[in-house]
Formats: sequence, C-alpha cells, structure tokens
Amino acid sequence: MLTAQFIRENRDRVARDMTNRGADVDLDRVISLDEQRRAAIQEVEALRADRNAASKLIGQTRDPDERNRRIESQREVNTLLETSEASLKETESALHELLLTIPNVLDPAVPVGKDESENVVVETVGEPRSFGFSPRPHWELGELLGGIDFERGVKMSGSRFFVLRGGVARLHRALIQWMLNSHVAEGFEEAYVPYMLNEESLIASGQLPKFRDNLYHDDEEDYFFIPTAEVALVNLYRDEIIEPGMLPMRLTAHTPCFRREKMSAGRDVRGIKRVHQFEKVEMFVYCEPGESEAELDRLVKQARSLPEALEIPYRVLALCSADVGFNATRTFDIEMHAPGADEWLEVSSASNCLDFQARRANIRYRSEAGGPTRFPHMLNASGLGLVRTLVAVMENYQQEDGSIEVPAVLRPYAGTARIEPANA
RNA sequence: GGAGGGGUCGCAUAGUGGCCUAGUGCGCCCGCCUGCUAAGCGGGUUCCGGAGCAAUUCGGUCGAGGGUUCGAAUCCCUCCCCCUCCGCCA
Repeated sequence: MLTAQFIRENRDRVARDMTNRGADVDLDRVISLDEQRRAAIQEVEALRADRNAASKLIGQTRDPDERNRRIESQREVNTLLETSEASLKETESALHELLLTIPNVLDPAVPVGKDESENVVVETVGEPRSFGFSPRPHWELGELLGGIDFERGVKMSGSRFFVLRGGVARLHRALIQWMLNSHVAEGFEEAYVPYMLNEESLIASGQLPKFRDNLYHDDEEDYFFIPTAEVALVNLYRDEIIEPGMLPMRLTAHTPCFRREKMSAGRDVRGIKRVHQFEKVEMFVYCEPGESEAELDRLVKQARSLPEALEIPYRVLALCSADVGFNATRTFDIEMHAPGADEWLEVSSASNCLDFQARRANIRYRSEAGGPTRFPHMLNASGLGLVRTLVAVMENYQQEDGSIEVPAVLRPYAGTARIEPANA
C-alpha cells in the first residue's frame, strides 16, 4: 500500500495517477486522518509516559498514605488515557482501512488511457498462420477430438467448468511441465504452495478488501482459494526480514487458479477461455528497489520465450493507465494469436508492484548484516496461463482432419507427436 | 475430534506482579591485538512508531486480541500455532 506519509509528500502525483486509473480516492481524507492520528499519538504517548513514571514512583513509595494518594491520582489520569487511546485506535483503523483501498502509483512510462482499448501494442512477432482450409475454433476441435467435454463439466459443477480428456489432457499437462522446466533452466526456483490461504494473506497480496467478490471462500475454515499463485508467493515471506544475499529471488510455481468471475453472463461464453478453475505457471521475483525495472524486462523476456519456442505468433502490450491492476505500477501483457476464432488471447501479464505488496505483507530485507531494513520490490508474471495457451496451441497446430500436431518442444512431455480424433 | 504440554530478542535459554531499562550463552556487527586464520580482549546487536536539523528523547512490542491492576513476560478470558498420546483418514 501507499503510506499516508507518501501521499502527503506526493499529493499531486498520487492524485494524477488515481485520475488516470479512473479510481475515485479521497486523498484529503487520508491527509486529515493522518494529521489526526499523529496528534492523537502525541497525546496518548505523553499520558503513557506519565503513567509509567507514576507507577514506578508508587512501587518505590513505602509510606502507605502517600502511596494511596498517588494511586488515587493516577486513577484519574488513567480515565483520560483510556479516552485518548480509544480515539487514537479509531483514527488509526479508519486510516488503515482507507489506505488498503488505494491502488499503487503508476510508472511515468505507462500510457494514459481510459480503458483496455487504449493499451499499446509494443511489438508483434510472427504472422498469423494461414491454412489451406478454414481453421476451426478450439471448441469445435475439442468436440471433434473428444478432448474437451463441456456438458459433463457443467453437469458435475456448473457453468464455466469443463473436462479435458485423452490427448488434449496430455497436451495440457505437457505444457505445464515444459513451462516449469523452462523457468527452472533460467534460474527460477520451483515452489509448491497451498491453494487455500487465510484472510491476512489475501489482504497482504492486495486481493482484499476490495476484490472479495472474485474469490471463492470456505466459510467453515475461513480459507480463501487462490485466484493466482502470486497470492501465495507474496506471502512466503510475510512478516519476515529477508537475510542479506538472498535477493534477487526468482520463483516459479504451478497452481490451479480459482476465480468467481461473476461478471456479465454472455461474455466469452464460447469455449474455455474464461472459466472458474484453470492452471497457471507463475513467475515471481523479490528484489532490491534498484533492480525491479530490469527484473520486469527479464520477466517479459522469459514469458515471451514460450510462444517463441512454441512458434506461435504473439504480441506484447503495454497496459494503459486504466487497465494496470490495483497492485501494479506497470504491466505488460502477452497475447497469442488463435487463428480458429481469429483473436488474440491474453496468456501472460507481467507486473512490477514496487514495494506496494511488501508494505502490506510487512516484508523487509537487509542488504548487509546489521544494516537497516528496507522494503523489497516484488514482481509477478504468468508464464503462462493455461487453457488459453492450450487453445492457442490447438488452433495453431490443427490439421485439416481436426487432428493436432504436437509442437516439437512438447513432444517429450506429451509422449506423442499427434493428437488424433477419438474413437471417431 | 478428545486428553495433556508448550509458544520470551536470529538460535538456545533465564525470568510466577514493581530490583525487567527482559539477563546469559551462541551467532552477527564494529574496533583492538596477533605473519594469515582461529583464539583472545573491548564495545554493540529485537522490531515498529511519534517528536526533533541533529545529538537525542518518548511510546509500543515476550504467539494474537481482550480483561484485572497505580503497575503485567508474569494473573484471568478468547483465539491461533507447535509438540506428545488417542481417534479418524488420502
């Protein structure tokens, strides 16, 4: 989160960024609450200092009358203290709750725009494939191959659930394995993390309090299902001080992601591009503040190496001010081309969050033993999001008969070079 | 889920209402000494916040939150986590 102090000292910049994001934030209220808070702290602490001194004196007083007199007068002061403490607490929590709802500042390089249509394509690599026939969308391919079963997914769960079978399921799993190995080969440490986290963790990562509606929650145990591995990776070092020599720390994890997406029924309904449960391989970085810009470049480079290796056309977008997420200061998306439906599918989003999450999660680091503690910068990037990557592979590698050629890099994982229509 | 035991500074421990301004050892940091290293010697070392240009000073912090008290690491209540045994279980 942004601190009250930062907002006080950078009012104009913060106000401009909030406007460009389209976020309605009451900065005046932050500043006045912060003033109130600091005044209240001074009052409370002066009274507490009195009390401490008086108690000490009472402990040393031998004469019983004198002692009782002092206890009596301290009682009076204590009622004052109680009132002041209560009002300090109220002010502090009001300020804290407000600060938790304020998004990160924007990197000056972020293009200003009012919605996703103003995202900027910074690079397009490769030409959309041309076929000697009319390429099918993935839902047709899935049906033809017996590889994507929508009806049974809906039967056992509900709308926006699906089942993968046979070669398509293997291709899906192969992508995960291959992507994890690619990241590990580039120095990322693989991690396996819980899929259900407590409320504090979701606050630390920025999901709560604002985005409660997008999360699945177990009421009985008070666990939240992760909407992305990022949430778990942010919390790895929550309330810890990272020791010298550990940064930059680059991690990768494969997890399912659970999202309520109770948005507009009717949008992206066709196929499996927008579902409640999907797999994702995530990359995550903890680093020193001076390194985060370079780390963002590195993440984007690592993410785009995957469509490169798959030989699928893709493009890189710089998200505009209105589309950069709550936690991020700057974000690049990667979209792969899907020729069946002729559309660009978002398969990765790489963001620099600066120290925004580190402050929420109370994560600090030391660059040298005995040195001061500082907040590290944290970055995340999908590498890549499944289902959509699978869709892109299927649509790009489809053959006229509906079978799918397995991309060369995936063959060792999929154990086959071609996925044929089932039973036919 | 049941019964017991426990959570103190990076680690290990001491601490049963005021002498705790939380002691000691290890580790770590700075310095001294010594061809180098180790050892030795001296000093420092929880974390967070407020005020101040600063030296500094004040407050909070003994798993978390409440309570009792002039005063709580210490007493009481609730919750969380860990350990042992039992039950259940992929």
